Amino acid sequence: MVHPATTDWPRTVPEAEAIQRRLAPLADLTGPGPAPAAVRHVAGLDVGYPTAGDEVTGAVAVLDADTLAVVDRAVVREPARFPYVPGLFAFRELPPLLAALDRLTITPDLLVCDGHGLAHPRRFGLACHLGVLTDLPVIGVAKTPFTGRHDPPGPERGSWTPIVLDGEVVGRALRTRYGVKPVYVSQGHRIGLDDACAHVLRLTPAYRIPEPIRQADRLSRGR
DNA sequence: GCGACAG
DNA sequence: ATCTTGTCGC
Repeated sequence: MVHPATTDWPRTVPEAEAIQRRLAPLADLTGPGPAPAAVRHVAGLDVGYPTAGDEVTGAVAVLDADTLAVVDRAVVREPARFPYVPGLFAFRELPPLLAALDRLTITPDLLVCDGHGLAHPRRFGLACHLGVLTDLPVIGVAKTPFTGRHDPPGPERGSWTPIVLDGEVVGRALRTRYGVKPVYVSQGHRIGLDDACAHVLRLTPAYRIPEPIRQADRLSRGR
């Protein structure tokens, strides 16, 4: 079943960009964000690309915020509904992700998705779009920079530098492990940058990538 | 015009 | 994203 929010999906670049410009003002980029103690379940979201044909696999893993144990999961594989166009990422990955979210037993208190949020040419990346459609707190965590400029952060875990776009801070390059390439964090919806980074660090005890996203990535590959 | 471009 | 072996380093 197709998610209600994606029944009227754009088919062209101009249509998709218009939707981003229209929805961008609806993203809450400051929070206050959920109180740390109120976050019991954190969901990681990722999309995989199975095999031949233009298919996408949306995966969501829900983790206990304290133990980081997986307590719920959902995977949806379906035909892609939009081509890959940098900047219009959400129109390709949102449909399978929303479908997977619908199949969850638990409603997460916080979403962490693979991709940028505010750090986007029109300041409305996947994390923002996901937040506006679900009205859940969302943090965007990308593995490579996309737009804006930044200096490399210090080598220590927890050190960071701002990502600046047109004179505005739109995210941070955040070191999650000593000496390892940083991840790129930006606001999605209903949370500020400070809180977003604090959550990301707390959710990344062992590897470079936050545990919720790692688990979702595994799921999207059928593991 | 040419290159770069989240996953 | 995905196609893919070994190899350097802690």
